[in-house]
Amino acid sequence: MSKQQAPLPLIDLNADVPCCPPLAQSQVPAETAAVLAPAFKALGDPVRLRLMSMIASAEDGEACVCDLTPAFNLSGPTISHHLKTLREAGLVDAERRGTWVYYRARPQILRQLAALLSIEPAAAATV
Amino acid sequence: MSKQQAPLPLIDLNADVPCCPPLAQSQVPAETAAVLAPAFKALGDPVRLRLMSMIASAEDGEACVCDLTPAFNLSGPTISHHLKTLREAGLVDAERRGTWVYYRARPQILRQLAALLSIEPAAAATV
DNA sequence: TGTCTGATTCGACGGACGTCGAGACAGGCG
DNA sequence: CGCCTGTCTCGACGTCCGTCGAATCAGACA
Repeated sequence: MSKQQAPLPLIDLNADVPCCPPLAQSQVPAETAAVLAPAFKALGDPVRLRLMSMIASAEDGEACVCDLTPAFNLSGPTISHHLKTLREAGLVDAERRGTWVYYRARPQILRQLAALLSIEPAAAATV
Repeated sequence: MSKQQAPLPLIDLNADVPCCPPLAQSQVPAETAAVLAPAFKALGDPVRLRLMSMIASAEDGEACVCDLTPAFNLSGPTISHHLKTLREAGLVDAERRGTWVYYRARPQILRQLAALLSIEPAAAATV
């Protein structure tokens, strides 16, 4: 049941997901886990984590594939595949402008993931 | 190079990892990505995400395997396997007391992951 | 229209992952 | 000591993932 055989063509994290109470505060419901786990999974690869960072920290908030690809010792199709994974996880958006394709981070889901992992200092003090 | 063929028996996230500047603020270095990606990967499974939440939100800060297992329609060995994955990712600690084994969350790495995903409100306003 | 460049899709291969049953290990209790 | 319960390890199986080369699609430009 842990294998995501669900199609989930495009996750709409902004729609119906409650998601927000921190993971350490209340138990994450199975449905929420099923929706958010793919996002963490998408970040669970070093290449995608760097791609996500390069996109999110880009100057104008967007990065061209032509700038992302040469940063790795990987083929173009492989980078394209990782970008598709990030896109299907709802972490980035793609837009074609003329010859080039630009990727842009979606801050909302990033905030949701960060909120899920957040720990109030009081809980940490108990250690 | 994205395939984690590294053994990484036990990640020591608290030791030499800089890790802290948000992902959207400066590019995550390859070395940092290689160390942190497995932690996200460990959270990238619905079962492990729920296990992590059940452990982190437990009453006394710890949860017994005997309480975790019946919450899923999965065999004992499978739950044990997922707990081992969380342990090797540095997300939880295990301790045997008598007959039962108790798992405890490690707040430090959770804070590091949350910090990496954090977005200052200013950046979000640019959308 | 033809051609060139940038990006994606397709098909394939090897390795990793999630799951299980069977067996082994650890500790408590008659 | 022997048995029982709880947990982990070990193989095994089917599926998914990361990677590549080849082919395809999308625009720009002459």
